[in-house]
Order: sequence, then structure tokens, then C-alpha cells
Amino acid sequence: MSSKKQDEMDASLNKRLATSGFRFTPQRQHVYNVLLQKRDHPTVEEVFIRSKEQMPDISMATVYNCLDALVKCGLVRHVNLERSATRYCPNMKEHCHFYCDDCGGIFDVDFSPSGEQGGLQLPEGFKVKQFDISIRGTCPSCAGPKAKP
Amino acid sequence: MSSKKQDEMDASLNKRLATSGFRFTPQRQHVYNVLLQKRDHPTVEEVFIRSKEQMPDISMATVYNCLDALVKCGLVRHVNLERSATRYCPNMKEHCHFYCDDCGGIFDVDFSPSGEQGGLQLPEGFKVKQFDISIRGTCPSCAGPKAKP
DNA sequence: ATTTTTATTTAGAATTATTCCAAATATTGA
DNA sequence: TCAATATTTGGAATAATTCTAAATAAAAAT
Repeated sequence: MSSKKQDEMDASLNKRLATSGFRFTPQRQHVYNVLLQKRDHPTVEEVFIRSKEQMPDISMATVYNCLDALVKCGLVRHVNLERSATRYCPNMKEHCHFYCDDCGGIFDVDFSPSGEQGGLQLPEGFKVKQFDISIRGTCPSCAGPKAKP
Repeated sequence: MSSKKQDEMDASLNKRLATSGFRFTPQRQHVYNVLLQKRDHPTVEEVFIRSKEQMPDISMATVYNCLDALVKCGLVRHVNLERSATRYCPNMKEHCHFYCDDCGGIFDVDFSPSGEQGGLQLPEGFKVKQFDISIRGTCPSCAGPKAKP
């Protein structure tokens, strides 16, 4: 469980939290690991359920708190798709999200912006902090020939 | 109020609604006009308040219904920014939304995608129905030299 | 090592946004 | 005009998130 690699990751998490003025806690460590273990895009509810497996006493409020802290220190992004609950994503590489209308699946899509500011022409004076690109459509297995007719 | 131009617009709205299987109702007409009158990005609550000025008996549930219908027949988009309430936008030209962290303002930003699929490289098989690009940052008046220090 | 300070966790209540419901009403088509 | 069907309405129900205050834990100071 607590290999050398894990220790390094904890130290790195600790540093990240500290630079944003947060403390290192077992709950934050655990919630972060839960996100890393299964690279999908869970809601808070789902993170809560997964977190309880190894840490049965963790509370919903704490999961909210931990996720907020992780977002604020730049280790996690939130993903807002349609009207549903916010989802969380520990992939901080520049990428965007594809949402399949048919199966509800969410996919990370690599994003290689062409030109300055991802090809956007922003008027003078706008300072960009973050892009958020999401795409709605049909994923390969729902659109493909084997999909339902 | 009901000029020739308005009649044309109503006929066009009627057609749009009809092609998606919706009926033309005074409420839908009114909610759509409310959106067109002030080109910002109101929440349902705000649309409700504005709608009641001229149509005091309209209900919240109806405003939700009307907005849904307008979205489904392609006259209105919804704008999901951060965790707050969904906002609505009657600008159907290809554009994206800039959200100012400081003042909370929302700006339409023209979007001229360079290359196929807006510069994105989607893997085989993904069929895109809609892009949604939002940008977080600071707007000119909050970032500018006259902004608070 | 102990104390102090401050942040975090916790459970549950409160709030907010949205959806659902069933009866009354309005619209469309025959 | 009548029948069939969709829409509107107000309120209740649900879902997601935030707030609250007491207990606990972490970091800093002694």
C-alpha cells in the first residue's frame, strides 16, 4: 500500500496543498487517490461511495471539501455537462470532454490548439485563465455499425 | 407592438416550433421575445421575472417549459458556467462564452474555428453534434488599468 | 513535549435549482 | 363545433450543493 511511489505522491500532494494554503489530511489524500484509481468522471456522490470503501466514516461534506481543495490547488478539474451534477476529472493535461448523447459516456479528448489562444480571436483586454471545451455527440460504439439500428 | 416585423417573427417562431412538434403559444412567444429584448444571459429566474412584467400570470414551470421547447427547436442555447443556475442565450451564431471571475459578467465571443472541427483532433468514430466552449478569466474593465488595484 | 492557534471534519439542517404531478385550460385538426 | 392532444399552472417532490456549529485534528509556538 504505502510504497515509495505512494510516499512521493503524498509529498507532492502535500506541497500542492500547502502552496494554496491547505493542509494535508488523510481525507484529501484518500479522495485524490480515489479519483486517480479509476480514470472516469465521477460525480461527488460517486466519489463519496468509492471513498467509503476504504474510509467508511468519511462524510459527504468532507468529500465536497476535499474536491474543492483539490480543484483550487490545481490537481483536479470540474466538468460541467448539461444540467446534471458536477463531475470531477484528475486529468490536468490540456484536453476536452466529449459527452455521448446515447450512452451518457464521457471521454477525454486530446486538444492541440492551433495558434495562439486555441484558435480563438478574443477582443483586446480579455485575460484568459482557463478554457473549457465540451463536445456533445455520439461516441464510436454508439455511432458505429454494430450500434442499435 | 404587433408590427409587420413582429408578425414575421411570430410566423417564423411558429414554424420552428411546429417542425419540432411543439405548439405555438403566447407564453412561448413572449418568453422568446423576452430573451431577444435584452441580449444578456439570464437564468430561468431572471427570465421569469422579466416575463411577468408583461404577462403577470405566467408561472415558473411554464418558463422552464418554454425555454426547453426553445432549446429543443434550436432557437436558444443553454449556457452552463461553473456550478450556478443554467443560463439562456438566444444568440445562435457560432460563438463561445467568456466568464469574468471578477465581476461575474458573461460575454459572447466570436469563434472562428481554424480548420476542420474547430482545430480539434477527434479520434475516429466520434460524431459531433455540438461544441461548447467557455472561457474563464478577467474581462477588459476588470483587468484594465482603471480596475481596482 | 505541550499548548495554542487555526483548519478540517462531521452530521444534519437549509438553500437552491430543477423536475414532477394532476387538474384546468388552450390549441390543433377533423 | 367537437374531439383529441398539448400546454399551463401552482404546488409538492427531488436533487445538488452550501451552510452551520460542535468536535477533532494539524501546524506553529512555546
